[in-house]
Amino acid sequence: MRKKVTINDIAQLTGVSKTTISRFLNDKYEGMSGETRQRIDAVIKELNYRPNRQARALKSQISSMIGIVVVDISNPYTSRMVKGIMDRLKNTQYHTLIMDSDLSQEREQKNVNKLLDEQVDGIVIQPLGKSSTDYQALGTNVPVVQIDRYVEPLIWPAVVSDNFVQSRNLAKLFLEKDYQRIIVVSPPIKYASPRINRLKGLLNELVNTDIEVKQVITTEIKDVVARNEEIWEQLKVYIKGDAKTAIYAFNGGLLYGLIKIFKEKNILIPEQVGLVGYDDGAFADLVSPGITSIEQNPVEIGYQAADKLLEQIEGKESLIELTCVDSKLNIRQSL
Amino acid sequence: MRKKVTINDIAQLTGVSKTTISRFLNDKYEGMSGETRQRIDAVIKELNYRPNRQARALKSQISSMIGIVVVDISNPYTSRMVKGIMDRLKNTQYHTLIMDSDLSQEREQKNVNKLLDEQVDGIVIQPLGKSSTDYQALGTNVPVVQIDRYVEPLIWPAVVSDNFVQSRNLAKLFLEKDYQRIIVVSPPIKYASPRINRLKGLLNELVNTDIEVKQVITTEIKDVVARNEEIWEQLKVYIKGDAKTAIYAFNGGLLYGLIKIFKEKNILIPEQVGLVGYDDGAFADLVSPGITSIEQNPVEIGYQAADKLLEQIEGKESLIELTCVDSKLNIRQSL
DNA sequence: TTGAAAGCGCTAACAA
DNA sequence: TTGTTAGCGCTTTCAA
Repeated sequence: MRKKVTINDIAQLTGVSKTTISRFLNDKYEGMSGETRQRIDAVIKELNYRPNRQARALKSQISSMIGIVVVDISNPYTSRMVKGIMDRLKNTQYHTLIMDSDLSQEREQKNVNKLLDEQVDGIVIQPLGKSSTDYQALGTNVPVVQIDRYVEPLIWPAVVSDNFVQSRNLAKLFLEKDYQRIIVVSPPIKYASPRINRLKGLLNELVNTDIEVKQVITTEIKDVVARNEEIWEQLKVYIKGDAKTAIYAFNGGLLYGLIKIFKEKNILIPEQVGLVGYDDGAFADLVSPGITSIEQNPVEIGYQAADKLLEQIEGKESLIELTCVDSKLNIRQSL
Repeated sequence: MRKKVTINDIAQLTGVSKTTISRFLNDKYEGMSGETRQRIDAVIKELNYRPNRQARALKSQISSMIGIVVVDISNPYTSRMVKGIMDRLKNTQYHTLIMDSDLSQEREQKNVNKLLDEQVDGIVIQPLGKSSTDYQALGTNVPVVQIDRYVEPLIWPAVVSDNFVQSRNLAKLFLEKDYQRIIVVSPPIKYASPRINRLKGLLNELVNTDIEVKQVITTEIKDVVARNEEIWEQLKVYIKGDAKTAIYAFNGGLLYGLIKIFKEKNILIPEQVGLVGYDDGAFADLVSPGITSIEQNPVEIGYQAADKLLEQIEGKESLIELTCVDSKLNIRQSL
């Protein structure tokens, strides 16, 4: 591991001061002789010199790093949001420092602090907390954008899916098809804004009807396809044919888990039970019958979040608002 | 955005020198009076001081950052490898700077250079290149581990799936079931080590038989489910019933794309054609019939890569070798 | 057209 | 038990 070339080496070899080299590096050519410029250029290429970003960052107070805090990077929905962010950042000076909270609020706190320690220029976060007051460290010290989830009171912009609207659309379908009982299958709803809004959208449409809405609450799932047993135990009491029933899975892992369960138990969809849900993996049309599902647009969420963050970093006034990105309701044969 | 607290502020307020503060920060308490220690502790907590990592890194020449370069972060297989790495790193001092090459070798080069500019302490790379000579910048300047793919000559350790072995197992299945023609569906094989080894494993077993092996080469796919048209055009000539034929998809996106095609075209599996492949999403048993598939263990690849990288960083002698992580052949009903 | 010098926030050798 | 000082690699003000 040979010694790293520094700005001093270049200065010495070219016979100019490091100030001049620095100017060169920062494209400040006004009043620099063409000859000097060429000589510097030659030596830099010769030695394959690349400026040390840490030193630059320390002095300039610009790290060129953006922190991303996600709940679980192995979730395909999440990794596509991240892709969107990175895609938008690829032609800027910014890199992404990605932290995975692995569904733990404690880790999330640590992650936020670590990012601040690294002097990131901005943070994109998919928050696990219950309230924005849980994020004292963030405060208004650094530009922040929330994705997928948001915490209130809303002190940073948020880019999320149109959960309320699509859930209402789904409710209309339930009505059309004369379902009498809807079973929502979801991890704990209380503190996760998308789930809250999905439930609200559903209930908003079904209030004043005699459709029964039940909840089956699972643990937070980490698997791409949720494990069976836990869910089935709670669910089976509702699959009895006494009322026309549809299951509504609040995320892809659960939806796929349910498909698997029903396949194993030989329960026919939609004859014995209807099945719909969020389709994080875009696989809902591979099975037979195709599953009516809501497909979000995580890449677009990433795009918009990155744009908003860059605006903030560049000091533009940007509104602290909730931006909803359209999802798509794919009607198939499972209702 | 109030001014950041620095080590100097803490020194002033406690009335000791910043050396002492530095010692405190680095847990060097030998010969520090309990009183001083407590006072420092109090002031740090009071001001909520957190050391600037950039400054620390600059001085200590340890960035505590590990770079990860992946081909496409939105691929579920990839994001699970990343998860494995992060999981292993979570109780260390290291953070992950993740770069997405988006299937472009040009971007990959830039990514590597950017990581070096950031003075990362090590790099995990899923290489896109054709040869390790394509990575001059890396050389032996920094600890490197390859994942999923590897480039030769092997100058850095690599952790990959047991592609050859599982492909051979699949070939044995083809033999057992008397298939006469195998169609490999894959993006370009020539420079991607996993694909090369899968093909080799297959051919190794089928040599000296009269089984015909054909290739349908697609463009590199970026979608979780590959698009239909392109593949079908090439494929349809082989689905004619003149020879018992099986399709072997070399990655999950293609496998899912094929399932979709056959569903749309009403082609029966396994009656009209057999279908097997790599299952990056773990969805192959959701469809009917269940698809015989190879499921890799990307998280484990991540674990082992992280371990090997940490070893190198800590200066332990580690062998430059190829490590194969077991995948699982799930035999279902599609052959 | 170029350079000297100070300093970003921290660490560590050496001194006291 | 603690402090002085130099310096990591760069940027930038001010001067020449």
